[in-house]
Amino acid sequence: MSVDLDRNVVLRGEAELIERAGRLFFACEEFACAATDMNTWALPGARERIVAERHRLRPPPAVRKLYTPAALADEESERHLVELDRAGVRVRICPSPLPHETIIVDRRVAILAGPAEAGVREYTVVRSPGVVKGVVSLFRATWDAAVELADYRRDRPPALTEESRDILRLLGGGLKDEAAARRLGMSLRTYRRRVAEILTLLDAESRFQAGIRAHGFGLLG
Amino acid sequence: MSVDLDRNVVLRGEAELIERAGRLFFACEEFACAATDMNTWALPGARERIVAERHRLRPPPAVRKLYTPAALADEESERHLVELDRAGVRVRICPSPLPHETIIVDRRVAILAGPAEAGVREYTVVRSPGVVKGVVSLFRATWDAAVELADYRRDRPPALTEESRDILRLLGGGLKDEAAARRLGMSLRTYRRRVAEILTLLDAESRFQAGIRAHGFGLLG
DNA sequence: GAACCGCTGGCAGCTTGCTGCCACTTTCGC
DNA sequence: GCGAAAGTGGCAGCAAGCTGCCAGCGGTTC
Repeated sequence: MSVDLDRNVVLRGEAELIERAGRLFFACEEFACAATDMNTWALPGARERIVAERHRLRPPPAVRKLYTPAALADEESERHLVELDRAGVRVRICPSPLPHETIIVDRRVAILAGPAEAGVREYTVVRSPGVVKGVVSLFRATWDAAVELADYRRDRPPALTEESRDILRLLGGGLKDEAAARRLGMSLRTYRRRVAEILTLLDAESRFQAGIRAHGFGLLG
Repeated sequence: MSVDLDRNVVLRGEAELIERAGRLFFACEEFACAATDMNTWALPGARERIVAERHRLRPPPAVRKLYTPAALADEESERHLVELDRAGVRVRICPSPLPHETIIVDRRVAILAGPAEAGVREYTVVRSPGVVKGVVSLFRATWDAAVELADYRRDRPPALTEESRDILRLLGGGLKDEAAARRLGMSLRTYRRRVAEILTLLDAESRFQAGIRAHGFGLLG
């Protein structure tokens, strides 16, 4: 009893978490987390700051992220996931629910988050080696059973907004960007931004390929 | 007997046809023909000359062409057909065989061709009003029962050469033109020519659209 | 209201794609 | 062989598409 217990620290809310445990995120070699979806860090800018900080590390930390399918439920989340993947983060999808967000840093520290209550989550920072080891092995088992993001995404259509599907239809109609943008009441720049984003979601390297995928997924009305 | 018969002239071979009846093709207001496929005018350049001549006429003659599905059996023929269509020629496809090529000029002259014998076809030029009227009404009936080229082509894939299907696969692989051309051992220019030709056959105005169509037709292995 | 953030759209510079033109080679019919 | 025609590839000029950068705008937070 209690040496171990002493080492547990309970933090309330993201702000406190960042303040007291932030350096764990910034400076590490190995980072793993499991969560339902991308809604961690409601705090605006928090995620961006962490990513930016981490980006400076040499060598960059090995990051593994485990999510449930809820993390691909909407276009924005999915795009984010894809960007993570491109940035070298290893992402896997696990069918079972993961309501208790789990973070493991360098296999030495675990942070277990409870579900939000009144908008605030409680984070328990654990350093007790026995507990951490247990969490690590559980994470490992779940990770092993989960499927690579790329594989998971390969045969299911991305969740697209109505606007994105409009754009696909216009592209499918053979409209030039100019005309399509006018039709949608947006600037050429924005239209192309949208198209580029959609291509990313479709994992397409060319518009031709995007056409194939969009048709394959039945995204064209 | 015979006033009518006298008016029939039998010509042997394309060269003679062109020589004796060529002006009919060049200067007319209304031109209709029915044939199996595009292999009329084996004589090199003959077709081109006729088209060029006709193109100069003001107003341009109304041209109707009736073919069997054999006229779309290979890529080259189909492309030719599409070009005709684009040039304003009305093209229809008729499921029944049309072994006796028939040409009607200004509803006044009919030319009936027999099947080739030893490479030479026999052409009977008919001016007899009774016969011509009969031929015209038959043509008319067949025309009415036939289907517009566009409709006919809408739901069937174009006949593509192996090379064209290779190109589609490369496009589908997201390769840039540069890389694809190198892979196929052809110049960038030629590659793009091919791509443009394929887009024409797919009735696509953009590569995106071509991707959709190609996938829809199952042309991608 | 001040600072901040995300979204938008203009601009600029670049890449990619498209096409007419022409010269060269290959092919084919005579 | 010879000549015409088709096919090819280089070039050049243009159209279309892509993207980083930045300024402006409208919300939100403090």
